[in-house]
Amino acid sequence: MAEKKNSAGKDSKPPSGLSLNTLGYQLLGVVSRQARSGYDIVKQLEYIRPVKTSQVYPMLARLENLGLVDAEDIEQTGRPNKRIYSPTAKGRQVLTDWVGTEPDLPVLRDDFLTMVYSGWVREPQEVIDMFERRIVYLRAMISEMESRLAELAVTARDDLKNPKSWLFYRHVLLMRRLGALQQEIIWSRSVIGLLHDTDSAEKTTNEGEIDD
Amino acid sequence: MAEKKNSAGKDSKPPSGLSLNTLGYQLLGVVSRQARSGYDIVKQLEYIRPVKTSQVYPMLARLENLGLVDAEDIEQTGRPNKRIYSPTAKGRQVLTDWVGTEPDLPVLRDDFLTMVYSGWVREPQEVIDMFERRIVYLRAMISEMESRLAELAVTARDDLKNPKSWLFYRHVLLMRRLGALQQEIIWSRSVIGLLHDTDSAEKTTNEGEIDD
DNA sequence: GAATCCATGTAATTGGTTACATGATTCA
DNA sequence: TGAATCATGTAACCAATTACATGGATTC
Repeated sequence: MAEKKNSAGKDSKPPSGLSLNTLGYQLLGVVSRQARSGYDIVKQLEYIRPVKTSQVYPMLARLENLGLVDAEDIEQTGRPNKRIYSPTAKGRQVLTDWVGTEPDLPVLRDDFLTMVYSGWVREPQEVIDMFERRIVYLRAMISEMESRLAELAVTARDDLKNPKSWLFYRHVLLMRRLGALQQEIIWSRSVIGLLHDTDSAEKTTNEGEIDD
Repeated sequence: MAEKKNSAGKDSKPPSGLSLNTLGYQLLGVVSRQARSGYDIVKQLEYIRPVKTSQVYPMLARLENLGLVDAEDIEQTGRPNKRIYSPTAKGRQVLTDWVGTEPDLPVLRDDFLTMVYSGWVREPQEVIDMFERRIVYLRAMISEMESRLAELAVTARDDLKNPKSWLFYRHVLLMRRLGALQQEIIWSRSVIGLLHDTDSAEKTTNEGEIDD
């Protein structure tokens, strides 16, 4: 049947037998930045890779079994005990080996775009409304990114110029998301423009001339 | 436990009992543009929403069961017979009702960004190399988008200004992907710039002065 | 003569979401 | 008084990928 393979046709399988999925490497990345509990990891990933506890806890257990992370049990009174995970030397090595390998093709799942795909079934004015609402959402995301960037700038001023600090990459990734959001607003406005043009053009035609 | 709900907190469930997933609406959208076989649908979606035959055929069967699409069997000699799907009136209505509803939050899965997240475990120069390779990939995608846009411009010149034509939205979506790719190249270059700056700054410090 | 195209499907597995279970503490 | 926070997990389900099965026609 020969369905197309991902990752640009190269076989870029890791040479060692152990092969984590992306979530595994992501979790390894989070606890390598800073030791955290499963609960904290979920909160931490909320913006960059939303993930459910029901997926995180089993994966942390698997990483522990593979000897890639260690867990320290913390007894607490008044609230549940917790397990703080940190990477082992092996875990740090596995992560380092993975970073820089050929990544799979990125996948974007966006219902809004799927709706735009079928936008022609709706009236142009209704699609304009869709895009207007989208811009409201995008603007909200932008101001969120901006406040997170502003916060970074005061709490980590010096680290932002040091690419051996993970804060450097936090900054870099926030910049990327901001840029993507701004780009999407520009695009949305251009689509609204196109829809207005053709809309009024049609109206003028229908009012001023007789065609058909 | 109260995990956060998607789609901005509104309950935007369709009023009718029938509720398709995104793939269902996507397939409905494809066959509404033009009647197609499952095989053709998979080819068609290759760029905008990569999908496997093993997922498409069962979903088409489900849509047929729900009375949202009709299938016409075409006998062929020398190659397998095929089933051409087209939307029913009900299917067209369901699609129209869906377009414009509040979409779920978009999700981007990109291993490259997950690697960048942990870029600090590598040497800055190695990360620069990662980004250089990324730019090569992005440029290839850009020229693909550009040639598809150029093709559209000649084959569908008039439809591109008519928002009641699905070709209008094909054009609009291609523009979006092009913009996103260009934006990502700009970002990549800026990151490379930051990495070079701090790289040489460190080197100068180590060569010219004695610290530590 | 090997790979790709056409064409439709099923089975097994992995990835991810929803729902459930528990329970003290803190905030509106 | 009701909701949210902290905290860890399991069970059931839905979504998606990988692998399997079949086979003539066409292209390299």
